[in-house]
Amino acid sequence: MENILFDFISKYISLTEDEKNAILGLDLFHSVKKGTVLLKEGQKSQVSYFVLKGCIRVYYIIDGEEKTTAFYTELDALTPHCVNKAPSEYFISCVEDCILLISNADMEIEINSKFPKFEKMCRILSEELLAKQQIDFDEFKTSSPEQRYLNLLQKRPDLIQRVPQHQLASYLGIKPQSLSRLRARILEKSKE
Amino acid sequence: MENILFDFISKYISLTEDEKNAILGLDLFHSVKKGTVLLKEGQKSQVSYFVLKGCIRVYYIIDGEEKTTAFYTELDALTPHCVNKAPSEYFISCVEDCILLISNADMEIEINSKFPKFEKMCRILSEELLAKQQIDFDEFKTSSPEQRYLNLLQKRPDLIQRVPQHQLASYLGIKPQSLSRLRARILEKSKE
DNA sequence: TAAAATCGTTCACTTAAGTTAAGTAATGAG
DNA sequence: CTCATTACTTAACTTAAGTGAACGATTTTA
Repeated sequence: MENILFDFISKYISLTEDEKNAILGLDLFHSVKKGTVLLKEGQKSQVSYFVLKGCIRVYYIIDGEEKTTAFYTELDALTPHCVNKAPSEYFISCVEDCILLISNADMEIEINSKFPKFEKMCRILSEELLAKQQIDFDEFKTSSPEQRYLNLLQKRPDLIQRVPQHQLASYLGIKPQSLSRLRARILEKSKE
Repeated sequence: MENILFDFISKYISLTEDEKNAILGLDLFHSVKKGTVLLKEGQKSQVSYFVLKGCIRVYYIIDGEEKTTAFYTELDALTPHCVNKAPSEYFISCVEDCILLISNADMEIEINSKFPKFEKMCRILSEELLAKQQIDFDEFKTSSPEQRYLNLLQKRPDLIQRVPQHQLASYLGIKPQSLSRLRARILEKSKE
């Protein structure tokens, strides 16, 4: 598991043994059971998550209804609302049994001040994520639910297997019934 | 104009006179006429924009149709696809006469190495933007076109005044005709 | 193991957005 | 200033998503 982390970091900066040990000394690794709620609406979160294995999900409850807005899988990082320290508007829970890195703001400040190159990695990571998310947002805006589904089928085929349909549906911005119908429609088209 | 910039920066880090002069020495300030296309599909962009005055717009052309995905107004920053150096998939143009800061990667590297605190500001800015955009994306996903319009009316009422309807419509993910209808519907409701 | 709850699909019906077309108002170029 | 273009609205029709309900098939849990 440690190697997965260091392989990931090595894409951005190179670490000395000392630096690696400093990270390992932080007690970041956690196993979390499927269904565990990591963050509830109204709670204040000071922690960041990095998925080594498994899948976590972000969702809102609006008018008693779950609205899933994101899935994070292997090597995805999730830092809830760094801006304001306002209470969370959403929930985070585990779709599967997970192995996560969980870090808090204090750890990050400590690491950043000890090893300035982390600051750089964080900036690059943020900028990368920002650009990726920008593209995702643009794709969402410029396509229909059906196109979004086909797009997801291409880009994250694993998600469609590992995540319940009704969560996928709200991730695509539609109701479960509409997803069923839309899939039937696609199947019908492909027969012709 | 310089003061608008330094007031903005001062929210994140404090600058000495030397540092301010280093920035002013970079020749960042540019006046750009309404309608100017700053970036075309297929071009490679190495520059970032920061809006001091005016409004710039990001749009795709898909099947011959403009799809607007973002508007940037006063104090908004736009850094196109820092990740890959692939050619742009979208256009950027000026909705109004603008005063922009335009910086390129070389300038940023130079400034970042001379004054490490810029690295920090960039990280904080990226993280802030990421969180803001996350929230925007979530709101978009979890609401209907009508709710999106009402939401925009609350959050960026100026946009509805300064931007053409058909650009607004595609920003909301719908056709101009649907926006007209939707507005008529809202007006009808408010009469009752 | 049996009962209850949840999940995915299907159906009929409603609502809203897409499409095509037309008309009017505003804008811009010559 | 005029003509041509573009922008916005309205309308009729089509298409697809929302809604409410029903149905097995799972999964949970008591």
